[in-house]
Amino acid sequence: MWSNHINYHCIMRTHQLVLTWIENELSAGRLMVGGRLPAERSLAEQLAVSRTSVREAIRILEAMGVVRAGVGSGPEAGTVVISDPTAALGSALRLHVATQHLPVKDIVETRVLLESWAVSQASPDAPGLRNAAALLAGMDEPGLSVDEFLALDVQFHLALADAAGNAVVSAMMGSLRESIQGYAGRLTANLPDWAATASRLMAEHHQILDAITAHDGGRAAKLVAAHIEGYYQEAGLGPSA
Amino acid sequence: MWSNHINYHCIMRTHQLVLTWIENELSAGRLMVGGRLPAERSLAEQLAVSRTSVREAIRILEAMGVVRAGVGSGPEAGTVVISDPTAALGSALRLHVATQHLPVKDIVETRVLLESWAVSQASPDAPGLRNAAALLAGMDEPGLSVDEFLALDVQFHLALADAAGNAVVSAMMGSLRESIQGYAGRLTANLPDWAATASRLMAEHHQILDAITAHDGGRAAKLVAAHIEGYYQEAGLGPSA
DNA sequence: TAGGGCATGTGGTCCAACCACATCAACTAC
DNA sequence: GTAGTTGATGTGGTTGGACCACATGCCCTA
Repeated sequence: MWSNHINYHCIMRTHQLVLTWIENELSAGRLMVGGRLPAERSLAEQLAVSRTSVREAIRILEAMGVVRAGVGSGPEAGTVVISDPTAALGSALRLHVATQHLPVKDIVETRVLLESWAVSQASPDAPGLRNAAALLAGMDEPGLSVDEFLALDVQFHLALADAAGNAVVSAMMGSLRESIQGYAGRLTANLPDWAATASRLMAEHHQILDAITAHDGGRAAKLVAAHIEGYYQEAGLGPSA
Repeated sequence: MWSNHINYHCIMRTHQLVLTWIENELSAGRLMVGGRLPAERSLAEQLAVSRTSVREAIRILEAMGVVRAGVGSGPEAGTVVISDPTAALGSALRLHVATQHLPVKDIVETRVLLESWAVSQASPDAPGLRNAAALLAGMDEPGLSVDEFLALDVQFHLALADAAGNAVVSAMMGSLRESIQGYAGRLTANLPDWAATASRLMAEHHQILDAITAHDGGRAAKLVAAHIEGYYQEAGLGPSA
């Protein structure tokens, strides 16, 4: 698609020219996270293109989680560079799931693969693990609604993924989660006895954390795989797809 | 009816409205891969928005690999639904590498993880493997230029990833490749003796394929990991990042 | 000095053109 | 009758200009 390399001798659409310019600014370090792009009108004049084309490029970067656009004046305004890879990967995966060219089964399988690897690599003293333990404590609180429990569950698993210290794996895990979030939420309605399921999930969570703390990455990986696959099978993924 | 006004300022920007509409059409099965979106002007009228907003939405979908836009008339023209998850993931990863928030080291590590898993899962009679063998034969041809060799190498590794039959893993592998393609190409210049390296790579390729054919997924995975890590270390990734 | 109100600059949206391109049908020349 | 040309049609691609809502900050007034 957009070649990283020389496009100068190729004809390219105007918004791709803008895109290439911005990407070069990023690569060269002249634009950094937290920095701001020139105003749309100004950038259009600089690159001798229309504001429309600049906007199309910015819209793409926004969808990719590379910039955030804000109206008005002040620190929250303007187009500022951020870095949210999960947003891009998540939207893309969700859209392709919608086209039914990415089976949910493959997404779950990939999630098992990545999360198993993450916990197998996690060091017991990784900074994120303390966070994970705190989340577990929060999930033990009585009187939590299903939605509250699931929200904490998502955060717990993301904390596990972060513990491996690989930003790409963390981003992919987050996007996989996001892409099937609606799907997983619907599955919950299939569960015959939510209280029983929740208590089983919590027991498994503690086992996983214990295995990591005990430096037993292999066991942690197996537990995570069983944990995830068990949930989806109980909720009815298995037979349908 | 409520004025557009209130709607898009309180709920979502207009191009997101278009995006949502299209995503719903996809989920509902009214739009499928190979199908065509209404013409931009027509869609704008349908949704009571400007053509500009429709175009911004289509630009995003195009960047996500969900749609391909073609000018003129005939079968190649118009905006048709495709499914190229690799494009989206690859562009996103590349951009975030440019912001230096995704270390190349993590990308290589993730690639090792995914590709190792893929070959460990690959069945010896997977359809893609015959293709992989043919690519290897092509790479044995004498007189191949470095670039030709590397192009075949990319295809070989992607064929390996496809052999596991997981579309998500295949897409992610392709995108990881794409995101560091420029980087890897530059590394080649660091190699002291290309001919020696190429022959070593080929020997390892054959070993990997043999392990898969022998149903020894575990050995294949180990070989792949060593193959990839060895290349990047020889080319100088290790010390720099 | 404290307050209101306008000047400025941002992104968000829309419109009305025009261009380049590709196909197809009608028309013309042979 | 056939072959070639030519224009009509419809597609996305691009542009400039206009207006809006919003947020800040200065300036002027009470």
